[in-house]
Amino acid sequence: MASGHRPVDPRASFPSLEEGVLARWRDRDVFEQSIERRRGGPRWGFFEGPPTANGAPGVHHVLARVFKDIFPRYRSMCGYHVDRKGGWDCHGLPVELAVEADLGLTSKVQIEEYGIAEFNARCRTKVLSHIDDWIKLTERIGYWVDTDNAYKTLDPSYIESVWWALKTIYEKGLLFEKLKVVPYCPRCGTALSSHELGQPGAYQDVVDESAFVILPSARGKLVVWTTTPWTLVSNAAVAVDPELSYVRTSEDLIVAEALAEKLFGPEVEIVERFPGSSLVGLAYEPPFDFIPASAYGDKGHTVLAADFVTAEDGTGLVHTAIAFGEDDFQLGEKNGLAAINPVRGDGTYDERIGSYAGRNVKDVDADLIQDLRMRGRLLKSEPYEHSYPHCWRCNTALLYYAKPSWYIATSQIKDRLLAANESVNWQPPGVKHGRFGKWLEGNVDWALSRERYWGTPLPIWRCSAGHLHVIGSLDELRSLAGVELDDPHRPFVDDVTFGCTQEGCAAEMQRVPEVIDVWFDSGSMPFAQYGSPHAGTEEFEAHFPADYICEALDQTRGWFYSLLAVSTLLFDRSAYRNVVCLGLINDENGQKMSKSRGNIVEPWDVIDQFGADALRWYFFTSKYPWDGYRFSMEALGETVRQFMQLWNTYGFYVLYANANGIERHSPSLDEVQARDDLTELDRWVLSRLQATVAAVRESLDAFDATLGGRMIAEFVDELSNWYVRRSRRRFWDGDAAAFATLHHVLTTVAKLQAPFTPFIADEIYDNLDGSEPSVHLCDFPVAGGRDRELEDAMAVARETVRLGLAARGQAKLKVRQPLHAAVIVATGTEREAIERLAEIVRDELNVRELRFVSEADELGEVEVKANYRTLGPRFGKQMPLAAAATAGLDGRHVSAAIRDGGTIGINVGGVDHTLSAEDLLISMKPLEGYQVEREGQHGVALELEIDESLRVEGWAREIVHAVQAARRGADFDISDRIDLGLLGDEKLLGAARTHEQYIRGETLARTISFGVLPAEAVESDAAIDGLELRIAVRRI
RNA sequence: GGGCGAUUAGCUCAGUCGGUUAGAGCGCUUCUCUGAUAAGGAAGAGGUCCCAGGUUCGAAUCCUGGAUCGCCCA
Repeated sequence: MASGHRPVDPRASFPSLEEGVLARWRDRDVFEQSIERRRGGPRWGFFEGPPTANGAPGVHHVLARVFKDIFPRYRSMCGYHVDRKGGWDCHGLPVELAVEADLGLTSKVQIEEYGIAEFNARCRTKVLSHIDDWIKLTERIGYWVDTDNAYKTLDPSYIESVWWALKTIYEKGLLFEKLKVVPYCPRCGTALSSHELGQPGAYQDVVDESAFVILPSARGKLVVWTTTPWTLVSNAAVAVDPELSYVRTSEDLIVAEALAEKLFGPEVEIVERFPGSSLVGLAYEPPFDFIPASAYGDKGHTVLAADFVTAEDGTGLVHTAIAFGEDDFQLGEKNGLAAINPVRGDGTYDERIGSYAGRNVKDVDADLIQDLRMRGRLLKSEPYEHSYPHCWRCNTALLYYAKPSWYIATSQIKDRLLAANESVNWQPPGVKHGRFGKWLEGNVDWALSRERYWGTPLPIWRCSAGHLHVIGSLDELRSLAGVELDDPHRPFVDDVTFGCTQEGCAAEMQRVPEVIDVWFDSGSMPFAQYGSPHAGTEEFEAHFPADYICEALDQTRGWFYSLLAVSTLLFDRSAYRNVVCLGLINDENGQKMSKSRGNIVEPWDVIDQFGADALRWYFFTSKYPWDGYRFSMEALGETVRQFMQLWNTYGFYVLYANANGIERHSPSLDEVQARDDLTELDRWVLSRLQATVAAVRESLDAFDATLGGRMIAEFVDELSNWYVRRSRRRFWDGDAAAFATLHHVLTTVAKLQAPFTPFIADEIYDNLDGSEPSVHLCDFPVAGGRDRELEDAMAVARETVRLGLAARGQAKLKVRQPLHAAVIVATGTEREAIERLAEIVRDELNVRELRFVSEADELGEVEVKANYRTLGPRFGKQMPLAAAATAGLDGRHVSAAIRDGGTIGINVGGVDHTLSAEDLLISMKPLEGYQVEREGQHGVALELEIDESLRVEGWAREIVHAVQAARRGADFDISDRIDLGLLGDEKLLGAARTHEQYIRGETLARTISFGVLPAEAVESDAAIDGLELRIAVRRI
């Protein structure tokens, strides 16, 4: 037993089995070994996109993490050296918000009163508050990643690398400050990030008073429309679409032609019609004269051409206030207009707005409209309902507002970004030139700075004269300021000052207050994770660029972009070669999982019930991951059933291998193939295995886990439901070739399965072979030669069996009842195939003989149909006529003519056409009164006559069946020998006498007594064809 | 408001270049097989291929418009 296999529990609990495997991995250092042993092999690089550990991991994190696991695991088995350094994203607004909530703070002022040092200290704790959960789950789902040496974006060495990157970008002239229009909360005194705008409740439907304003000009009165009257005080220009047609009405009002009727009614009188381009350059009188045209520049208070103007709503002429809208701002930049912002940080007008100064801009809308009306400058005003963003914290309506911000000029390297993207293999491929490519095409400069606290401080120092110095390392800061910073975060770094580095400038340099966008942190991870270039540069260079990264699809504008942008800025190449995008996980109704819906599935619940492998297998094989999932516990249940097939096949092998003293060492393919006692079935399953190995390799090489997994599942089904089922007797009999074959096949399947379901694969491997400490230290199987002819032959045989069983079903004849013959339509290679495998076909169909006919028409009538695929293009509109003419042909005649290599003539619309074999589809027609099952040109007919000999043999098989049931009922072991007694109908006893040898062999009966039942036996009753039988079995 | 994706049997999904009667698995009904199996085999029920137009001899497939859901952006 020492060399045998551990018994396999057919109802094993996978979760507890997995815990056992995890313990074994720990004991045997398997993860470390899987890297160590491949040292010196070719490198295969993987980058971990850092998750934030300030919340508990959800099932969507499991999705990402198992996909991050499978390909590195596979590559390791293929001999690559695959380091997997973990990482944590530590900075950013979500952490700050969580801490604010904990502390009950609601504004930046309060944070500063509370103290930045203490606030950031709390962020530091908070951001890693769930790191233990993460590490535990990561290990439990079998994601092999080095969390002991994980990088953290808050580490000084990491921040230093980021500083280096920014200094490098600055030295390339790509880092600068400019105004940017941001959504701004005047109450909180801060801009909101897009993330905050995405908070639930941010966008609300509100009703604002909209105004149609008259702006007199030399060409007539321009009419503009606005839903934010408070911006009219800083109107700088009017935008038109130069391509659009505009009109002047009898009232001298100028609007877009398409909107004239909507605005003025159907009886509007048009006196002039002209393109928008003819208005460009026209000067007009502004709605208010607080700010003179000259203040904006040469083009102040003139009409400008713009591409964002539409004739959908409004007037087709757009009021433009440079500082208060993204479109406005860009138009102003293009035309050299100054972004004058007369609104203070608290949301009130400054002194430039005369009598309105000091008042909150949103409160002034009505007064401004009244002002215009009094001066005859208002055409009309009306309520307008629209979706408008609000501060998610205090519910104040946000203002779009120009503020200074630091940028990276990524738009200047757009061509390089696009070139870098060309080198990337995307999965699914459409993302490359779709979502991601288009995003790159429309690249705008990277808004880098954030007016926040918990982040990598922007390493820019500035003096009162405006000179800049960008710090690239802590050493540099020390040498300039003489200060040793243990923690480069705010507020400590804020206090560091030094004399201006500009020659001749005596002013002191102070750091600008902003921190940087966390996405720049994560985009810097290729070098920052090793602290390069200040340390670990060799490591960085060895791993760059990554061969593989994987994240959810929402990272196209997140990490996928930041990685590409940072590496292109610094190294002019992509940081990754292959990328797999993952979709979202919805609940069973296709609804997004959310706390408020209460439909969140907790990963631990799934793992405790079904196991990590089940969850992994579900993610890999149920769908293509980028299509998203409809996740439910029920769906997992189905997945487990697939597992059972492999597990039971494995259990079957172990049961009989142990009964036959098979040793644990699994034979290699060469060893198995060298045997001279292999059957056709053995050779078939080995050939199918090679096909599967090749297909799985091909799929995994192409980052397609879904297809690879499905190929394995398909093979396991063939293995269980054909190879094993057809071979059971050989295993009972201890057939060495069968054991060697199945032993090898199962061990190989375990290796194939290893990257997908690492636990069950390792359990199977360990018990079947175990010559390595783990399946994950084995080499991934390499496909050997296939026997295509045999595979094809088996496919034909199985098809024949399928048709034969269908015929039996139609005839309502049990398979246990032997029949004389099956008549099979087959010729050429098909016939040879069936003859080669006749034993199997005969046994499956339980017939004594196979007979062949060459043509379908020998079994019944045939029907001829047109092949639309070939004839469609030829006949075009006449196709229906051609199809009718073809259907009218005599099947028997046509099939005979085609068989002799001839052609068929038809007449369509008075013209003769010649049809060849490929133009015709010949199939068999159902025939009354025969048991023929056909499909296309194949068919199997059964000879239904049952004579005495067949009847008796059928009874004998029924008796065996009944005795087996009795054995099971008596709870005997499969190898127990018995004494058997039969009592009952003489006809059945006669059949049993005739086939006594057979019955004894099948039921392991030492003796059979007829008419007398042995003493101390377990008795049971059976009915066969309505005849009674009493069975007694006694274990010897 | 713009862009992208999805919509096929009760459920999960295939469906190639436009081609005959749209498939598979699960579930359901009936039958069958069974010294591994929660398994296997056969038959059956189950479809407005989201809707409406269009192109075509022929559309689940191509085009246009719309609906619903989701994602990204504004």
